Amino acid sequence: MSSEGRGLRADAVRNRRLALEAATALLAESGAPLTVEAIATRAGLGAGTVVRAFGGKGALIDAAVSGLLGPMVERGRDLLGQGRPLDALRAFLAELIAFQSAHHGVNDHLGGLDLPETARLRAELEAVVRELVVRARAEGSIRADLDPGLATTLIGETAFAVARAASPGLAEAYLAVMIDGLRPPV
Amino acid sequence: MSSEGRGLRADAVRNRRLALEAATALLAESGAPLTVEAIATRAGLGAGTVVRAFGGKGALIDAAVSGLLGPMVERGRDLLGQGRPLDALRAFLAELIAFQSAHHGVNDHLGGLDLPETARLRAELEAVVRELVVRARAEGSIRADLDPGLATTLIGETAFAVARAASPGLAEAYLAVMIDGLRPPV
Amino acid sequence: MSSEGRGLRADAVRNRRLALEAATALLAESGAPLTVEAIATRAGLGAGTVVRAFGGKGALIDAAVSGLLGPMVERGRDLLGQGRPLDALRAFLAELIAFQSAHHGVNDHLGGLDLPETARLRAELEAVVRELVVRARAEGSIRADLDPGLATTLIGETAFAVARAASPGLAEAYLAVMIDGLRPPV
Amino acid sequence: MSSEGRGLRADAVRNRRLALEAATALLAESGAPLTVEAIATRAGLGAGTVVRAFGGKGALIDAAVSGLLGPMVERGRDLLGQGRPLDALRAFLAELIAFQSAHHGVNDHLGGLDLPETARLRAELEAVVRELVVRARAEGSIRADLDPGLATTLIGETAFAVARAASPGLAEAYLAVMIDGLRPPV
DNA sequence: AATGAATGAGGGTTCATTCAT
DNA sequence: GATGAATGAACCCTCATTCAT
Repeated sequence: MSSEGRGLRADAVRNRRLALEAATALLAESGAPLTVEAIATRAGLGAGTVVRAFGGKGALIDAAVSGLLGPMVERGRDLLGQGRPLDALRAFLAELIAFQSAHHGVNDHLGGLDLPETARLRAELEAVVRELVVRARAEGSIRADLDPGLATTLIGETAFAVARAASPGLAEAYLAVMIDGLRPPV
Repeated sequence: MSSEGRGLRADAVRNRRLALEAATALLAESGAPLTVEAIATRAGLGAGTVVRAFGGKGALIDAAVSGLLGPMVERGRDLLGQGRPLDALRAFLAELIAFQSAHHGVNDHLGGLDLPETARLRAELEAVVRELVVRARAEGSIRADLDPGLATTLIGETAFAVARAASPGLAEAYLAVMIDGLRPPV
Repeated sequence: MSSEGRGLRADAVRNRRLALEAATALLAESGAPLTVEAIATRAGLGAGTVVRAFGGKGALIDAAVSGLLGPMVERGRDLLGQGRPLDALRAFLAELIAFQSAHHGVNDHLGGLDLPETARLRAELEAVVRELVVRARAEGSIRADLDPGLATTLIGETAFAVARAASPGLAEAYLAVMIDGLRPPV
Repeated sequence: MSSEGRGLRADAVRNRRLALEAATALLAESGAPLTVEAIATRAGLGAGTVVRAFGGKGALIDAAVSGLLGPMVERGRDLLGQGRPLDALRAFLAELIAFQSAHHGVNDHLGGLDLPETARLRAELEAVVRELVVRARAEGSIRADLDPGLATTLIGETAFAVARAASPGLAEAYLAVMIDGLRPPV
């Protein structure tokens, strides 16, 4: 990957990065405006620049959120082949929550925006989780009375909620409870 | 001539109710506009009437969301004294999720709004959950290695996420996994 | 016709009219800006008002230009059945030029605008001219070596150009030359 | 170090030419953007270069349009001394329309631009037409009841309209009708 | 008191011009 | 000197609020 900015001038690449960082930072702040002007100001750029650099506000936000989700998809793919499925799932969720918590709390103002790349990565993330769930279930480490699709949705929704909350110790508590609850009853 | 709230003219009361119902209905529709005009149209009122009835859009939305949370607080208070704490917690979460799912999917467009009453009720809801958690833990039906505050936050964040998702069967899966995960390991 | 404004409040009707008049006036001034703000200022209204009243700048301009063309179409329809075709054509062109000259010089800035009603009326105007041309030709008062379609286009393009120029005496000169030139050579 | 216009470096001359050709080409396309960037892209130059080469977009467009009118003025001057005035006028109009039609349909987006050189050449073109009209009238080949100034304006406005329309056969129809109409009535 | 049209600040976007590379 | 990215003013439009009807 990392093909972005190919052929662009050095300053254009730098400003793309600045705009992305500014957008990512504002995404993390729950009450922040998330307007083009706010992003531009924080990036130290003009308003027109951030629009031109991405072709529109939507594309910029899409890139910012995708930049947060992308590495997680890759990490999930790696974990698919390592260790026992439930352990891999736990490790994956731990990393996902840690990473998301550290980088953003998902700003509220992204209603009505079209984020195709983000949607795609979310779907891929879900696919990874689903695969881990299916394998763990086949192995007998997840209760059989739980539909894999439901379990996937459950994990997806709750993990993101925990990540958004970004409360100290919450991730560990979540993992302990959730992983334990997924196991077959004794 | 009369004090506010009470003593309102009959039509004023009716308009407040119509506006609230319209706002609540729009809150449930994820892609809906949630503008004052949209609320007024659905309520069969004029835009000015809706604003005047509550003093601003923020207050109206606050009232609408509060109207959804309020009964839950009361129900939680009732459950505090009934049955074993973990059973009460499970029942409470089941009702909370069912109620929230049925009434709204939380419209996306409420970023940047100031919702004091909603915040207060959320705090009260959390207090109820905390009390249930503390009692269940004292009784030994929740694992002792879990900080009650963390458990409360965990439940609050995940339960709301599950309610928002409003996926069929998800609530049951959530309750099965979460309640089981909360229990002390065998 | 004249159904516009049905059900609107009196002030809304008045402001629609003010906005239309302002837009029409600016259309007449060749160097004028023709921005929404300019129209609003001339109308003594707010910028948002003129947009809301018509649903967009394009619709406003469309309405303004259509308001100038509409009566001409009606007048042309009336003339279709009166007198000899070439006389009717001359009278029609005279009125069309006089009316257009008096009301506007067609502002330059309407490139890139979508004006469906204007396009429709232009087509109707052309149809009227074509019918007059066909009848006059059948009667032998227009030279037979002239394709009716070409003659229609010729009249349409030149008449509008003459109207735009709005030069004193130009219309009379145009009519004298054009009508005479259309006659069969002796 | 050298006087402007002359003595430009070879590449500067080349870039002026490229920019002019690109602007001329875009002028011909009715729906084209006619932005500095569009011109630069078509010319294979940078946006800054085309601006610098002419000192501004207005000057560039002025030069492009002037480049189309200039040869016509020269051609008109040549025709002034050749043949009978009305024949020369007819030939001149035919060439003018053919040339303008071939080279541009006059892009819509040139509203609000200041084009002094274009205005000067238009005035010169008009002077040529006026001279032809005056001579033809003196000779008796144009009806005496037509004011020469009016006839000039009439010809100028209508000929440009016909050129803009660029419809097949329209020029011939125009010339047949207009020249015939200009002749004294029998 | 309800109405709904007017307001005007603020949003995203475009584009002629400037300027660092 | 050419480049093309940055700039920022100006554009059209939305919408919470106000106010004449």
